[in-house]
Amino acid sequence: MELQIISEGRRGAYAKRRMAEFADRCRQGGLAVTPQRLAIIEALLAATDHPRAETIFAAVRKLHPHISLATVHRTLETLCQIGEARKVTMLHDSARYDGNLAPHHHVVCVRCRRIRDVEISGLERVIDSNAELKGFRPLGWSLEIQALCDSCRKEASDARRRGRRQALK
Amino acid sequence: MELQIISEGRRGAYAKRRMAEFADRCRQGGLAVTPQRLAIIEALLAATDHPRAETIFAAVRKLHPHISLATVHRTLETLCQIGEARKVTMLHDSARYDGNLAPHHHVVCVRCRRIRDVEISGLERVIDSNAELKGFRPLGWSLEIQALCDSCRKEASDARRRGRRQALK
DNA sequence: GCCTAGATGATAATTATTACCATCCGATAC
DNA sequence: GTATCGGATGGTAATAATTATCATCTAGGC
Ligand SMILES: [Mn+2]
Ligand SMILES: [Mn+2]
Ligand SMILES: [Zn+2]
Ligand SMILES: [Zn+2]
Repeated sequence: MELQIISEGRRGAYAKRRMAEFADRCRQGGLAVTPQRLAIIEALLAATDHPRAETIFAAVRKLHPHISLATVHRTLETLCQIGEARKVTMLHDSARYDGNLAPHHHVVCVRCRRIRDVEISGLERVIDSNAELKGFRPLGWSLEIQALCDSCRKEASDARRRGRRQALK
Repeated sequence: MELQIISEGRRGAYAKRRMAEFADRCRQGGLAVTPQRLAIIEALLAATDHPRAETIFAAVRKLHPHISLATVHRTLETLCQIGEARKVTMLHDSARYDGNLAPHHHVVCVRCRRIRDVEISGLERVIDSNAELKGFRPLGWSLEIQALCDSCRKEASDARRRGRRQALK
């Protein structure tokens, strides 16, 4: 198994393609195509550093000095919902502590943030501290598996059912 | 490669062993052994749910009604520093967005939070959506590699050098 | 062009975390 | 055991990130 940092080289072409599709994707998702949304997705696609909302805000502001920080927060969230962006981790709202020092991994429910330990036999070997990661010296690693826990899955499907009934009325 | 949720079964024995070593570990790290620290590490070792500071606070409060939430925050941070606890992810201070929808992984500098994309050929196969994860339905996954970036490594070693010189004066 | 649901900007509110500082107490030396 | 002192704690203020609220605006359908 080989491991390497993805170069920023071909990112321009990718961004261009994504921008071309973006307006349609919005309409498919039932969203209006606003100048703010265009500016925000453009800034996000131009960035390779996994920016925070504040960073996107600063970038977008140069062309749209009237944009509000709240709009940037809202829009980034919306983009994640329609699958045009993602978060690096969904565990960003509060620090979660772990007393288990043994190397292991985690499943995280995307809805209720429940976390359970996961063991993956063999994954320890995938990386070692000598791994080739230009510019970084690895110290540790852990896989985050995004998932839906059973109780959230149940709640979600119940809600969908209620929604449909509501819609039919 | 096999993948499964770690059972909570043997956690009791582990916790007991860690508690036995804890006082010595504190002294080794130059920390006083206070009732608050004992209560907090005990609560953390008893938990299997990767609690937030607030949750530990609630648990500890039952026996130490006078403990302060600030102490819990501080102590959990301290425990991480001496290696008696860890965070599930260190990217919890603000949401980091990613416009790259292709499945990939991340190196994160533990000091400056710089994030770069990483490709690991072959890791896609490790998990698939049918993976056996009792109670969870997997949706996606991504490896977080904790690391120290070159510029932080330089700064850190410079600081260490300055510190030593200072100490010699 | 007109209408309306949804989007935005400005700002207040909320939540998590850290800073501050007076007081306290665990560890060390006597 | 007692004195001493630097680090630890509690209470609270301050900060930072995010979300809520609401009046106003506008994209998209007619
Ligand atoms: Mn864990
Ligand atoms: Mn990425
Ligand atoms: Zn859940
Ligand atoms: Zn760094």
